Amino acid sequence: MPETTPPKDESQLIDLYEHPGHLLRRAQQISVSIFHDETGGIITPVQYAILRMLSNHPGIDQVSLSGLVAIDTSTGATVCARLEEKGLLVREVIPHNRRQRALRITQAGEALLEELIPGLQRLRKRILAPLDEAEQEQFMRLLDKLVHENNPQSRAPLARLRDQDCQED
Amino acid sequence: MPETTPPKDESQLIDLYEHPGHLLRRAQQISVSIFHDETGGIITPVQYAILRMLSNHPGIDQVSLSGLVAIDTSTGATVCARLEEKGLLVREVIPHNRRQRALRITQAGEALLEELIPGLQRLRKRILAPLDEAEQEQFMRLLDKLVHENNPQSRAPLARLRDQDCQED
DNA sequence: TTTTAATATTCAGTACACTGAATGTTAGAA
DNA sequence: TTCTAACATTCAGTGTACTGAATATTAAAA
Repeated sequence: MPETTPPKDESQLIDLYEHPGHLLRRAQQISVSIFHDETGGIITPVQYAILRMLSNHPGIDQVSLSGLVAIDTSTGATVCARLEEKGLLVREVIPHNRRQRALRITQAGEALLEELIPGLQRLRKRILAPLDEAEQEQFMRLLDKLVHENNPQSRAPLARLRDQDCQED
Repeated sequence: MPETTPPKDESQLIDLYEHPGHLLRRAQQISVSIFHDETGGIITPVQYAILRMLSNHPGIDQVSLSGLVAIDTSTGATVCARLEEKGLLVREVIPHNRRQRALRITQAGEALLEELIPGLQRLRKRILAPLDEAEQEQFMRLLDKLVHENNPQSRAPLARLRDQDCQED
């Protein structure tokens, strides 16, 4: 029996362009680039994620918020510090637990989220534009499945809220 | 006529977890994490990409190589500098064109690429593990399509080689 | 109560990833 | 030939994203 196809496991590794990781890096790179294009560079994707999530969970602490956005707590702290500098959120120490800092989005922050909506709709369309409607749905479904089931694999996994933190979503 | 479903364009933007960009960031984050787990932290994903591509294009210059990996030239330069420090590649000025630096992978670099193969095979399997075989193929196909057709959208797009640089792939 | 463990935040260090500008080099136009 | 435009590389600056450690605070165990 003649082997017509080359051994697949190896060919997939020699060509960089067939590595899932490489394609995911490129896709993210493209997504960030379009984000900046559509939002005019006022804010970054991660800053937006923090702000959007904070808007739904007022009074949350930095660790819980970082968990919801799925970034490291040290990264989350620096992102929040920048957003505070821009006047988009405030951080205040909680009196009865001075370890934590309660975060609240400001009016300027809420206004910015509103402003960004049209640009983010265009962003979504531009990213997915190469795919037809059925493919778009399928892609998002598979990507979501991949991320959710691999969640514990990353060092900063998505961490849902515990009971005492806020109202549950 | 009652509107049973909420307006989709808006609900997709309020929930962060339905943003394609957010999912792509998470997917990349997971991919990088598994990469480090499987390679023991000797090398980073981008360093691997540079080295792998260099192995196929000996004597290439930094700008062309950065283009093939689709990263910014300034980023490419720092990555190459680190790889040179580790003894995985060498950079030498081309006599008849002193602007460029010809890059060459070292024996240690080639040996490392060989070493990494089993880990990278496991990496590929682990990333795609949540999907069944048909879904894996579909996901890779859609991701590839998305990246290729959006290529010019990013600031550091994939740049294929020009004639004089090397032998064409 | 004192000690210990857990927790929230911050800091130092490394590495991508980009922007915009500077430097040096080469090739083409005036 | 001189000037200019294109080019390769590097540098300064900002921002994610992680690791590992330090600090401060709280809760639990001895």
